[in-house]
Amino acid sequence: MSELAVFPDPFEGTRPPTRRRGGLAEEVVLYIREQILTGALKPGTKIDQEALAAALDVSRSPIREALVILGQEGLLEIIPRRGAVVADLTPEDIVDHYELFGVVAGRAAAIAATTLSDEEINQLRAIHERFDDGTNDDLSALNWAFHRIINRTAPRRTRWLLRLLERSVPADYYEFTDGWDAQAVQHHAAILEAIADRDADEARRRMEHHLHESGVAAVAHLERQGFWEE
Amino acid sequence: MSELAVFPDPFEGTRPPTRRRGGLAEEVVLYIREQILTGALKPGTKIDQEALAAALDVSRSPIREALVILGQEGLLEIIPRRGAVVADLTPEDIVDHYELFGVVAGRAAAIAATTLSDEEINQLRAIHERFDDGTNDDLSALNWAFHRIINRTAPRRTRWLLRLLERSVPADYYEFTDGWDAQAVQHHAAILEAIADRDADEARRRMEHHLHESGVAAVAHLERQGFWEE
DNA sequence: ATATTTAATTTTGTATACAAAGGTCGTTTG
DNA sequence: CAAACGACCTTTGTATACAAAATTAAATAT
Repeated sequence: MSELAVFPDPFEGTRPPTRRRGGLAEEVVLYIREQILTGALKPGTKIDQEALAAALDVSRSPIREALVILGQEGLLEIIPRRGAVVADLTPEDIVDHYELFGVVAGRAAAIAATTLSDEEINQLRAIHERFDDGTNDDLSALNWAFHRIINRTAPRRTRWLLRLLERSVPADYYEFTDGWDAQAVQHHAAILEAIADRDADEARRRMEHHLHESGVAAVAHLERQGFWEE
Repeated sequence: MSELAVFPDPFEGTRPPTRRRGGLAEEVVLYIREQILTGALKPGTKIDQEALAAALDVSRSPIREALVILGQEGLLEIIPRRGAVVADLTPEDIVDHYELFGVVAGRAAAIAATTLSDEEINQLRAIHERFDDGTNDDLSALNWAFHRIINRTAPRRTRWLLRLLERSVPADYYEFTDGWDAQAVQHHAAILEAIADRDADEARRRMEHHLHESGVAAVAHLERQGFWEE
């Protein structure tokens, strides 16, 4: 059971998780969620359990568990005794979702401003600089690492809600396209500054602003992709 | 299929919903949630699907769907291939949860301050006055109606999140005991004033404060009930 | 006696089977 | 011809059956 020794990791435990095998239901969730968030499944479409089970070559048991999960996330509307329907997802919904993310992430940022150690703030700065200096790595991973450091000192339930909100929205599909990364760098700089200044209110405001703009960018991206066409 | 005619309703469509029949899974959810929130099921307790199914006289199918839902709510920890365990629920978790509710309800209050019609603000005031004047009705229903008017103008996803946060926390179990209602009246008055003044920021702050205090009250109540005993 | 493997048992995850509610379409009736 | 009724078909919800992983217990070795 020995593992290959590995060199020190510059991310120091703040890397996006490699997905842990759950079960078939989890795979079904990922599949349907992707279908919805890419626009392949349009709002109002009814989900036929049997057909989906046949298509994915599983039984209805994991299908049903997946539908329940997606119903809780608000991506499907579950109507008892008459099935699951893809929920509406208008530009307003997207912006609303990102702004909700904003108020929760803003809370986390406010907490971070008062609780992060100087050491952790330095980590944050280091990641931000790698993000900034153009010459770089996987922007998406660096972005993730930045927010991770801020969010991980938040109390448990806040972290839970952040994870929930993170899942049920387009993210990887639009991030860091069309110069959005340039905007994000500026936002991150402003957030970092407020946290380093220990200014909780300002950190919160700037994080809310960051996520509001993210929402606007996401909508713009989806519109360009023809998400709301025909 | 005729319904009995009924007199005009003073609540004008702002009454707590009478629960609509879903299915067995929903009943199981309600049962387990109550067990957890009343302290009958202690954190760390493993849920035996077969035993629970036998106890409630249903099969494992609705049980499993219920566990998935409660897992999404964060009340259970679902560990793949080894079952569901009652999640920790410390005083910090409760306060955290209420404060999360606060930032979301605060957002709703800020929106309400700019979007409610004068007519709706009058409704709000009317409900508040009935809440205030001691001589009254069902405090819990009036409280619900008050928040309902504020929340219903919020965008769809915000309303979704409010409903989610509302469910997974002790509420009926502690509300309006020990003079909490006196505090709540004052908070409501302050919130109403800010909304009537169209002061979004102040409405938000006061709503956040209201829910923070609610959390503190909930913890105090649970402590008196011996929720964290032995 | 303690630790480690291995066999037995329990428990989860998935598939299938059955019952009942919902939907459809043709027929009937006003 | 439109509305209403009813038989048929489809789809959901629940129960049961089966397979595989995990836990427990037993047995062997150190």
